Amino acid sequence: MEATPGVVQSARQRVRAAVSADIVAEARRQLAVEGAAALSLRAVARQLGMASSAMYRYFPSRDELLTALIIEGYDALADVAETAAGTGGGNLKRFRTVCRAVRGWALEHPHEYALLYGSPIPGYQAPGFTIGPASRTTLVLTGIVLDAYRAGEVEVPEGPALSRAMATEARAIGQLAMPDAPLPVVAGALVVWTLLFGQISFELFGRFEGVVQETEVLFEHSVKVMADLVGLSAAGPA
Amino acid sequence: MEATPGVVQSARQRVRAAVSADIVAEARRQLAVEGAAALSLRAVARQLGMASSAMYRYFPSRDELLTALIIEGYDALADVAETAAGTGGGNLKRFRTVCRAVRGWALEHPHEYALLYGSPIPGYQAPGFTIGPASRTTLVLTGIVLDAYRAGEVEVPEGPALSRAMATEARAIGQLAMPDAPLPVVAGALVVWTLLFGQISFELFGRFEGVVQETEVLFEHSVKVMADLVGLSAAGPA
DNA sequence: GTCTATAAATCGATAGAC
DNA sequence: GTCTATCGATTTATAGAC
Repeated sequence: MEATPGVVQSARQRVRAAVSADIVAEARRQLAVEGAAALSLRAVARQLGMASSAMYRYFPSRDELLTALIIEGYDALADVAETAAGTGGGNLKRFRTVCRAVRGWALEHPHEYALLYGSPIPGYQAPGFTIGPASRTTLVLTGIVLDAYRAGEVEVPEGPALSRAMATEARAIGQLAMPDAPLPVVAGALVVWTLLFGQISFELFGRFEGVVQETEVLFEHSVKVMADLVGLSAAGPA
Repeated sequence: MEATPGVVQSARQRVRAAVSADIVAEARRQLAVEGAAALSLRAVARQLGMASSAMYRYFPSRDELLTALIIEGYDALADVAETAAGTGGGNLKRFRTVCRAVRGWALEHPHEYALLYGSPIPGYQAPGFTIGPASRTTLVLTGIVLDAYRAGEVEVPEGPALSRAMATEARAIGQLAMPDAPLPVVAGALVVWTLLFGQISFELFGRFEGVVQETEVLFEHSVKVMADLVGLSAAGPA
């Protein structure tokens, strides 16, 4: 009774994949309205006209659905970042474009951003295989810095000296993300990484309210600081 | 039947204040275990041996309890920061001490930190009077920078030039928090502010997992970068 | 101001018919 | 693989006795 594997069998599988995609899409819609903590399997099922119990054929628990949403979110953000990195211009311009694109995506998808970069959801522990998709966006940024370094466009930043421990840390990370980049550049990239998302999180989570009027102005300034921190500002075409 | 106002009347009020404090304390305990989104009036009442309905005499809704927790959290963090700022040493040392103290408090109270600096709670809007307590910690940091500037210990940072819009922004913020400090110093303080909490949030929310091994090492490095960004590193006693 | 009782919902997850 | 039905639990909030 078993059909030949691969092509023929996949008819049923395609339907299954389609329903599964519908579930994730509806869950994402609800996430955008209600926020991550309020996501419930039943509400998704209700909206889709399914019985709540039918969901469990696709996602064995609410946490698996959350995981799917998280991975989808990471991938969506990474796609945006990669597209932005693919646009023309020098490396400094590409760097800025990616930063702006990441912020833009976050502003358009605040709840999804919060799911990825906000407080952990109580009782939920992201499985290890989310680290891969999560790294993609970061690797876009480090990739640009690495490109610039190899093109001789990076002046090793004049920031604080690296402690021995920090040098060890930077060496390990550099080998993964930025092989053969100088350690101060790697350290700078780490700081830039946290600054970029710190800036976006502050804006999205309302920490600038009553303090900073024009958040975009501050963001643009911060991007300049970021470029400085990795030594990317001085050289190369603007 | 009305007693004289003030002293006598306050006997009943004292009891009320004590119960109210008990409620907040128990809520804070549950917050530390379960997280903010899971906080419920009933659970607090259960643990306190009260009927859930009795809570509404003290807090008209769950949101008011949340507000009380948020203000308490801001105040606790600000107390820690102010104490750290009061310790001896030069301004650079005080700056570093405050940064470490803020991180230390966050690591000890991760859920409270998430309540203050993490994703917004769906359906909850913090009332405007939380901005005051929220500002205290920030003002500790800007106060140190201002002290250092007035003592001639600040070299105006050599970072990127301020755009006209950014200068306007910095001028407005400077008048509130750092009167008579140069605009690049104000801009640097803004970036430092987001970098500090971005760093702490990344650590607490698990974004460094699988990437940075020794988060404290990176934090110490970032603190150096922060001092640089406000021009605080070059002068003054270490 | 505290209690019991209750209303009116929500949820995740499972059992079992079809 | 979808359904009905259900278990067992949760929640916010209110009504009304004392």
